[in-house]
Amino acid sequence: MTKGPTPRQVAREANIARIKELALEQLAAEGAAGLSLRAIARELNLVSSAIYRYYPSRDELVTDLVLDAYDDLAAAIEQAVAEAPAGRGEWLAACAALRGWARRQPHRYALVYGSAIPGYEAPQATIAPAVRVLQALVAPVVRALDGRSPVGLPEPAPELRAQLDAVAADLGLDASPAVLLSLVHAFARIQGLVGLELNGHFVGGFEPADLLYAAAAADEADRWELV
Amino acid sequence: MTKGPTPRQVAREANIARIKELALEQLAAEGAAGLSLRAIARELNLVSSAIYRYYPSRDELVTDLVLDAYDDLAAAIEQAVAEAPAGRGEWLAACAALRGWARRQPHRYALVYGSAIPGYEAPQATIAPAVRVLQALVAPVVRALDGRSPVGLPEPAPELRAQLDAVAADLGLDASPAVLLSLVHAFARIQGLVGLELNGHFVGGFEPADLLYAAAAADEADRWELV
DNA sequence: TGTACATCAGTGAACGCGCGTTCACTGATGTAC
DNA sequence: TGTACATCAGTGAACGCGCGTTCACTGATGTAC
Repeated sequence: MTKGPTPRQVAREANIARIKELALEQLAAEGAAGLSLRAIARELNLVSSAIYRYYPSRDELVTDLVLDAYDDLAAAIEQAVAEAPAGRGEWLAACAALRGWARRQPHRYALVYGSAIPGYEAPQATIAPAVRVLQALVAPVVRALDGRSPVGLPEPAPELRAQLDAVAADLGLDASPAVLLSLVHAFARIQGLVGLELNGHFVGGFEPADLLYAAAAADEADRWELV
Repeated sequence: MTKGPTPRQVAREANIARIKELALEQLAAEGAAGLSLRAIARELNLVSSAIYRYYPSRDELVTDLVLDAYDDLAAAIEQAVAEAPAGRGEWLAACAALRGWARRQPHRYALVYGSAIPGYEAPQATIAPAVRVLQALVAPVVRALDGRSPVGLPEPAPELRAQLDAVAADLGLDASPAVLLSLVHAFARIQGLVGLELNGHFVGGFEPADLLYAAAAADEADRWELV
């Protein structure tokens, strides 16, 4: 006779899910600094202190949201890659998935890649999921290159090479320093474009920024000679 | 007999300067969302309502800070460019100046390039100084290329070209679409790197990020064939 | 299967704190005749 | 130069609102014998 979860456990998990949902709504409306446990309790028809049965503090809730955001973004990229034609197609799909996710959920994107939340320090536990995003984006390229290093990529200076080697080992990436450097630079460009777009720095110039973004992704792909 | 400013005017301007100074301290300590007029009044030994003699609302103060930040950053870049050897040297100096300024004043950087402040909408007046930053960074490259378009830069698709032409006209930049596209992409990469660095995404990987950043700036310079 | 006990969700009051903004006012500084 | 009036910095009280967190408690749910 298998013992399923008790009704209490079921209710508890449903409540946690509902709390996160409401927290995300607040995030969208007020930003991370305006996320309020009391407001969540109010919308749940709970007395404010009841929230503490679920989260011991505001920061714990934020951490949960951060973890979810990374996971969700990584999953979105991974799925897009899985559905795309190998090589160049995967890379372009990964880039598009990242921007798409960010545009659909700008508040969640800001939560993880935007400016630090005053008074909140991200715990160690957020590192692994953050890495997963990077890996999801970069995996198709590493796979397509398969150890090759395209000519034309700048060779990193020795000290930088040391950092790159350490990072490659850390991420378990099989990529030459020159390739890894280009991957990090590509990641930065993508993050930069998305950040500028979401924060309105392209208003009146590149609106929509679809083509600008696609051109950047294609440019990187060209430099890796992806086909 | 020239009429100087009255003592009252002098005091007023000193007070405004002091208010901004305290506001910047708060920005650094609490973030943009935590910027409080009452706290500023407290530190000025003023009653809270007295601040309203200087700023009609919190948002006006934020706008002033935003304008100052853009101006200050642009000035820092312009000065670095002025002191550097023409061509490649100017570009590298401009990049270094931007990162240096951002690292010295991360809160001010976040104020203008970071995630939007909940409830605050930047007025039109912030556009011009924002453009000045972009121009300061990009001017050396445009000057050095002097109308040439390096081979190897990807040619933008027609629809993107239309956007680029409009932006070039807007900024008064004499640059081919391919060059302008590369400039915008370079700007995005730089913003991305600085953003990732300031928000701790390089912790444990690229610390310090000096070499990573310098390599990115040099890579862009190479693509423009700057010497 | 029934009962005694432990667990735990939710209550309601309270602590101590913060904020932006308005308003009628006092008293010093500046200006026009 | 002296006086009358206007300007404006700063006061102090108030409005109406928000927040995170603690604490002793009730009462329902779950568990072990």
